[in-house]
Amino acid sequence: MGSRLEKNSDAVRKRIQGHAFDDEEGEEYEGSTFGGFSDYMRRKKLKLQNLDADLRAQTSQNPQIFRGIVAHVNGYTQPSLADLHKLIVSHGGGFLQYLDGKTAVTHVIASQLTPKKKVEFAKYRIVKPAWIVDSVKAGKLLPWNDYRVVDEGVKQKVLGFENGSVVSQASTQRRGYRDQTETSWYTSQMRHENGDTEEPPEAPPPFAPEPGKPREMQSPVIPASPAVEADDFPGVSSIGEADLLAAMEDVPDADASFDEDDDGELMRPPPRLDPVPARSQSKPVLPPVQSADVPPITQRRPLTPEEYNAMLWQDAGGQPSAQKKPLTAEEHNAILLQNPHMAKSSTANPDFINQYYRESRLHHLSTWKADLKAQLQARAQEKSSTQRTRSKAPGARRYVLHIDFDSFFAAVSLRQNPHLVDKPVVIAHGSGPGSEIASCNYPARKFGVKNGMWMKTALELCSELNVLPYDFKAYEEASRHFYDSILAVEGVVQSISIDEALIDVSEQCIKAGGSDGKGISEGSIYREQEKAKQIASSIRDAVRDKTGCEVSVGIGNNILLAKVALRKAKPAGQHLIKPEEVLAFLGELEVTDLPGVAWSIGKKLEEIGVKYVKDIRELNKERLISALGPKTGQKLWDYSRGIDKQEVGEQVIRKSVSAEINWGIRFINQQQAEDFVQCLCDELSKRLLENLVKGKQMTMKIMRKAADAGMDPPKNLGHGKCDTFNKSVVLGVATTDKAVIGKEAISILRSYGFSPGELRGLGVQMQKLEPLKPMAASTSTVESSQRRLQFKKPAAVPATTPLKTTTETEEFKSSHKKTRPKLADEPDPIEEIANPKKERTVRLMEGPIPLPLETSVKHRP
DNA sequence: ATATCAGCTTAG
DNA sequence: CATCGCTAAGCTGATAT
Ligand SMILES: Nc1ccn([C@H]2C[C@H](O)[C@@H](COP(=O)(O)OP(=O)(O)OP(=O)(O)O)O2)c(=O)n1
Repeated sequence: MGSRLEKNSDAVRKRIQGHAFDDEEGEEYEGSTFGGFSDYMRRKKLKLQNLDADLRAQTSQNPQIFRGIVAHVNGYTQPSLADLHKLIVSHGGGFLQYLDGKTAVTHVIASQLTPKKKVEFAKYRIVKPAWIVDSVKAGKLLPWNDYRVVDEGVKQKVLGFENGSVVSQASTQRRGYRDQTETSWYTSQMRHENGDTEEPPEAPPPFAPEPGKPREMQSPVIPASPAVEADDFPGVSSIGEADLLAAMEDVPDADASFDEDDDGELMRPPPRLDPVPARSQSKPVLPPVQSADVPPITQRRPLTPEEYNAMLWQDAGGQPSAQKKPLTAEEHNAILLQNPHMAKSSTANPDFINQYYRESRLHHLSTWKADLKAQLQARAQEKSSTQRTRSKAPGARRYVLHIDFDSFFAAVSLRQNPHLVDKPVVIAHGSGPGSEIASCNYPARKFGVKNGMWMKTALELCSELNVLPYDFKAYEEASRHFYDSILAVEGVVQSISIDEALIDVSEQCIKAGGSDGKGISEGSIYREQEKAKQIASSIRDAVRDKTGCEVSVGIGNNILLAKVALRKAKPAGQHLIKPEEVLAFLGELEVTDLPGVAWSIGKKLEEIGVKYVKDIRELNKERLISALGPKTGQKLWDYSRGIDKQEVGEQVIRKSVSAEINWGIRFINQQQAEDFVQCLCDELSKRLLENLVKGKQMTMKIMRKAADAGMDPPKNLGHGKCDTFNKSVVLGVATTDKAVIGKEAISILRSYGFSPGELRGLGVQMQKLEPLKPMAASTSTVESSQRRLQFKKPAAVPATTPLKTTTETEEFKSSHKKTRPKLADEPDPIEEIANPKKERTVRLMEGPIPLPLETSVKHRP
């Protein structure tokens, strides 16, 4: 497991140390919070690497078993610090003389640690010197787990240094709060994270640890899946009075006055230390039935909304008080959801999933992308099977166009609001501080507003921002015209997203150049470039005509160059990078301008002195690889030189299907959480069927509120700072069965034993996909009319098969669920699935022979 | 060496 | 008035075989 938003941990740590941090929890995924991680750290690391460089160079014949490891030695050791240092560096490792509490060090080496040191080093892997010695002897890196000094602490789990037993984790945590006395939260938290707490005697692990072996290396004990029956899942119900009262049973006489404000969160007792007895949801063992968790419902008069609000207010604004009982996470949620508006936008609403997916821009983006990809790939398949295989001259010049709408959502919405075109405009759901800006126009960008930014930040940059709502249908329509225009051009097309595509027009261009596309004839190259520009220009005109929106086009000799050229082309322009300009153009870009490089890789590069693309060229490949890994290192080495071998339109088969929701997750009991997981599994099952695949492996994804995060994150109903837990299980046989998937998913969820009120995000994913098997005959042919994103058939490619007519004027289906695209060259029946009920279109995974399929879309009540 | 798993990062 | 923080893929590192 790891900590999502781990960058925020840094922020929190700094705040603890008294540094000023003005950003509320650093919740925004990208942005200013991440800039100044540590000059200090960077310098130190660089210094270390320089000092050790010589030794490393002299001993490069040694097996580099410690590559990637940065060690620090604490206290007296045998062998000595100097010897360990030499051993480590001469075998490829890094060494840090001083520890500053940051993350560069991967391992601390110590023979033993004082309790104080254990606290200080809680977040490191602490290993005995023998690990180094034995590993060198063995000539390979031995598992550090076998040389732990601190035996399996919670904190080490929190940092994700293991993949061990979830049961032990839950147990240890229970130990944490059961052990809680009246001491301050901070003290207990340190102890909690110290990792030297013992196993709770009252909750022994359900297995006997192997002697001498760290427990985390053993198999996790997960309750057998059959423990959950399909019948166990009644539909999600909205919170009833009974639920609320049950969840609130302990509340009324408690003043519930802990400070859970975000600013005061450090003073807040973490919920997991909460002494309220009714917490059997936290038990890792089944069955966590609601009735066992909560006291019987009393006759108490229901609280008025005012009273609830008052309680909530106190909850958020009161002072910490050790004598007062804090609200449990479930109680907090129960109060929160008493507000009907909140309830409607959260898991308390039975229609939440549908409603959420209807409104989520990111869901739409992902769905659109998958649809487009499938359609274009099917189209390519069809083309290649009906046409002579295009003989691509290897080594010939390529001309790639990267075409993209300018501020897509904003541009489309602005057509209805022409009076705002010169004013700063953003697309968002609302004007609240946590509302995310999907797209902003160029006037808004002048203020520094960016896509993905939160409203709060944007308003600070530009107070007179105009907020327009989404219009997903209009985006689909504009996109259809966009793809119609592009597909009318002769070339290989690849979809990047709803508003963005690549087209390889090498063939046309080289033909226009009048050479074989290899020789360096200036005249030919000039004509090729002119041809590319002319194609770009005509595409821009066509899209503008049809949509009233501007697209820009980047042109280059490969995908990378087309992409970076696009940035220069915007807005409303086009730009071609000539071969002789490539190195200069790329060199002046910052590394984060390269595709695939954002804050994380950017930071790693900054640490080794790289800010601009040209700086990458100063490093040898080895250095890049050691800093970034083999693939990434190689890729950046290539990119910095303008090399990108990837072809437009490479066929990629889908490897996973998933459904997740990480917003609006607020449960007040375990049953609700499990019902919701089942709903997600229903959704997943439906998506599997639509894609004509079944899956053999299921992964459950869980986000749980981080211990140091407040109950109410800055973003309304957002997930806030969370820890993430993903666990997969391989099924005996590939399936699409929602009951099977649900059973496994719920089993995993239960095995973690999380308090349902602290869950903030849930998702299910299927992998190891297999195509649903074709079987007997069936009728196909209805589905293409249901496609939402549909463009014209390729005019240049006469279909050899009786395909349904698909026109670009197709009506959108506004039905509850999107339907699937398909392009088939032959109807082919497929295996039937459980509970057929409703017609649905589907797409085949590999050899695309998509067909309509009877599937169930029944939803839980 | 290779496979598997979990976690993280990236893009739109 | 809040708010709709998805999803697929690629990569890394740890560990198992
Ligand atoms: N964090 C983001 C990024 C993008 N989008 C949506 C809205 C955008 O309009 C659309 C296309 O994304 P682009 O990256 O192409 O951005 P724009 O088209 O808005 O602007 P640009 O002119 O930079 O392409 O995807 C989003 O919802 N959230």
